[in-house]
Amino acid sequence: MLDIRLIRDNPDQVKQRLAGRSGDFASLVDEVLAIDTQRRAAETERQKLQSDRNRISKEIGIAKKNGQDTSAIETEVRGIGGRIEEIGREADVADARQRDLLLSIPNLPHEACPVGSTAEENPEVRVWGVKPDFAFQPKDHTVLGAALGMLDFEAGVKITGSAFVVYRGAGARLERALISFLLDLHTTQHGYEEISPPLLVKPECLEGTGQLPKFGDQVYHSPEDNLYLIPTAEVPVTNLHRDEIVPLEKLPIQYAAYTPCFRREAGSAGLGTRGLIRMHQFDKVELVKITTPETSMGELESLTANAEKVLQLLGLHYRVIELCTGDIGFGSAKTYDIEVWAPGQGTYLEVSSCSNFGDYQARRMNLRYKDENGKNRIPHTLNGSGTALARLFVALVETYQQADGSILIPEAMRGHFGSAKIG
RNA sequence: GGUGAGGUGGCUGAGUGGUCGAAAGCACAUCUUUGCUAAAGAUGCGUAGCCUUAACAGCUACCGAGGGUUCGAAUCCCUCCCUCACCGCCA
Repeated sequence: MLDIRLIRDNPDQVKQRLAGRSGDFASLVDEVLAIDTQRRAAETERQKLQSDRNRISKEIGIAKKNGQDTSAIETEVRGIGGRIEEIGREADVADARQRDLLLSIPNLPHEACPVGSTAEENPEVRVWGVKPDFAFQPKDHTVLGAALGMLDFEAGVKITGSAFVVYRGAGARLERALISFLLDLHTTQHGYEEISPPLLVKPECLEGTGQLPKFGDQVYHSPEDNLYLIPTAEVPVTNLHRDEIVPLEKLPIQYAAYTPCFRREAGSAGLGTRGLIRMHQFDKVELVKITTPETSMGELESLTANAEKVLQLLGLHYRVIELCTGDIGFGSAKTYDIEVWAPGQGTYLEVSSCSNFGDYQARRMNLRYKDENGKNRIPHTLNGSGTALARLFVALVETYQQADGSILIPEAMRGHFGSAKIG
């Protein structure tokens, strides 16, 4: 969430920065300012009354010790108690309301974030490799997957429902090999610590990373336990340090985590998409960093490069785009998307979204660090997929398909997969 | 799931209704002194909010969480959560 002091001191600047986003947040800013004034007035009044009560109660104690009668003074202070309760309730209501409002205001896009209103205005940052040439008509991964007994969409529907899939045989093995390839790369080459977190989290975790309260309809929820299935490993992993003060020496913190991800995709237009492109459950290796504010933009570049390395090693053609202010995520200040080429689809697929959240998430989850002067400061959090699995699977299978319907396994993966070819 | 014990500042640990935000020790920081792989002493050392500010200071809240009793709660009462131990169940 945004710092209330920033909003209080520079309301116009805040509104202007938010104006680049889709949606109107100026009125929310005004509302927060109004409630902030109310809240502080009530708070000040409450504290003054409490101070009075403390002072008088102390006097009563002393008087009683001296054997004096205190009934008159007790009656007086009883009245103060009533008023404290009344004004205190007002202050608490205003405080809760202010927090709610702050939680529903998105992050300010960074100055460096390109201005634009829709995805069409996202600038292309760089391109790696070229679209592969085929001497035949490349097939779709669903066709290849069915022919080779790797993907069973009917079984997914049978046991759970649409947009769930069963991987089997070489498909299951390839998925598993990809996961360990990604984890090994990031932990041994890029300096990330491997994390295997719980897949169910408390609501405060989702609030910390920004999914709640606004996007509650997108996550699976178990009401009996009040636990949520994670939509991304970003949630449990970033929240490892919720309510903590991290020592400076530990920064930057770098975590890599493989988890399945669960998304309801409520109201999503893409749910009808064929194959693995948009599932309710998919695997992902997520990269998370916690850094000082001074270094976070540099860390975003290295995090993105770490994710790109995956595609380079696998020899998959991709491009990197930067999201404009109108397309950027709720909590993000700056975001790169990595899109891999899928020949069978004839389109680029988003396999990674690398974002710098600035202090937005850290403030929500009360995460701080001690700087060199021993002062508590708010760090920056970043995350990016390194990478999303189902779509990486698609790109790999479609790119390396052969005329006879078999699939070659790229050199870098063979050790993990155990053979050079499927089919 | 059952029974028992317990949750106090970075750590250990006192504190059962009134100058307790909390003794003492450890750790840490600065300074002083003696000196040399250290010792002694002094001072400081939690978090958040409010009010002010050039800065200091001041005030309020926080002793697992939330309620209650009281003029006044770390301390009494209720509910919940968590930790540990043992038992039960179990991949």
